[in-house]
Amino acid sequence: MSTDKVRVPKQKRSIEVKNKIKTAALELFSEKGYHNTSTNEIAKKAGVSIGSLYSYFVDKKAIFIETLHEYNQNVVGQVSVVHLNSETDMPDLISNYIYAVLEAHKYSPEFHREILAMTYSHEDVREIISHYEDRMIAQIEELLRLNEERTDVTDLKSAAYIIFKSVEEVVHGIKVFSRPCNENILVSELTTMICGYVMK
Amino acid sequence: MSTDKVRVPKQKRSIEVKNKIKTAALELFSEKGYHNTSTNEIAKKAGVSIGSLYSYFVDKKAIFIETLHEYNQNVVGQVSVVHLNSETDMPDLISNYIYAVLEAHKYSPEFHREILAMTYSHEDVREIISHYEDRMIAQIEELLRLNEERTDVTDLKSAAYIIFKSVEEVVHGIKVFSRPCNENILVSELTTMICGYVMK
DNA sequence: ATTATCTATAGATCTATAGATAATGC
DNA sequence: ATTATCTATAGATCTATAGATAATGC
Repeated sequence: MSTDKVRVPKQKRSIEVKNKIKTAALELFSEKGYHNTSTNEIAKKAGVSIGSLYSYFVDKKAIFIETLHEYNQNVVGQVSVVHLNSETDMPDLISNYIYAVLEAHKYSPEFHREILAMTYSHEDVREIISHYEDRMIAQIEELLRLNEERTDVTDLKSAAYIIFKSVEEVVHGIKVFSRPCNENILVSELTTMICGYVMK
Repeated sequence: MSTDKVRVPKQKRSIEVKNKIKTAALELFSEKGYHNTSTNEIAKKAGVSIGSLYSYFVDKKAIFIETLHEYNQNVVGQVSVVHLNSETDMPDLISNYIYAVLEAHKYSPEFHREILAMTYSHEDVREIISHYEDRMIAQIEELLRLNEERTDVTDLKSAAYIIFKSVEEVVHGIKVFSRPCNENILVSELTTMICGYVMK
């Protein structure tokens, strides 16, 4: 009889199988995109049967979501602002933050591109991403609050939002699409703009 | 015998048919997304047979591309910076620009969302969008050049790029996803940030 | 005669399941 | 006994074409 539910791998062997599926999926989604990758292809690349694949994931979407969560935790989740010493002066804090975001986009710009595509087309993916964004924005807001006496900004929440979005989009332009541009100049101009905005 | 090429509609009747297809496509792509819309569905919604559809468009992608071009020309193409009187002072120019971008996103936020999704997943769409973006960025650069004696910025191209991207992304946050936020505050903060950056 | 439209369907996917077979570990 | 894996395929799409039929306008 076949199982009618998704299984949680218990033995060492099956845990590896599930991981192989996720690795293969990440590579294929990055290379060909979600919609041009079939579940059979993922199974093949992982060296696993299609039956095994469907015993660990309800459907194709679930594979993407799990892969996304892992990617977020390992890569994007590493970017943090608040751990930076608040003694550091603002320009350094800002430029450190921008470099951290740039760094996070180096691991797999291709998968990042696919995440963005999915963010715009699938509501459930959008919700997951929003959640991560909100956390980042809250951290930036916190940073502004810690430096309240050094800043002019009144609406910290809006300011944090604008800073986050500006950095995000400029970095995407540089890393996700490899625009012909001077990365260093863009980063320094972006830093200038944001510093000018937040500092007295 | 069937035609083995795409036809250009010549009679009034057929021109209308082609337009009906594009209208139906825009609505369905907006509502359900490109990948969840079938060509049969588009034909059905347009009140036209699938055979007619394929006599005016090589494939599904071509329908999207044509719809996109028309949308760009009618909506996004209307946003212009340089026609603004260069006597106007910078803050007004900037805030007018932001409001123009906001206005452009009012027509069909849903189709705009789908364009973004396609931009990230389809290279040919990305090229079309890049072209429009480059024109916008060039206009902003031109605006900065006209006000060169009033600005501190040295690398006008990078500055224009950063300004464009910041505005774009903040507006997307407001219009494309309807984030719970105060539009007016965000716009005014964004204006403040950009003005502070470009002005002495 | 030319242009336009329609119906019916071939052919190529692709997802997800059923059910048989094999490995693991107590 | 339980957990894991495999093969084979049903069933549901969906794109795009062939070829027949109908409308248009000179």
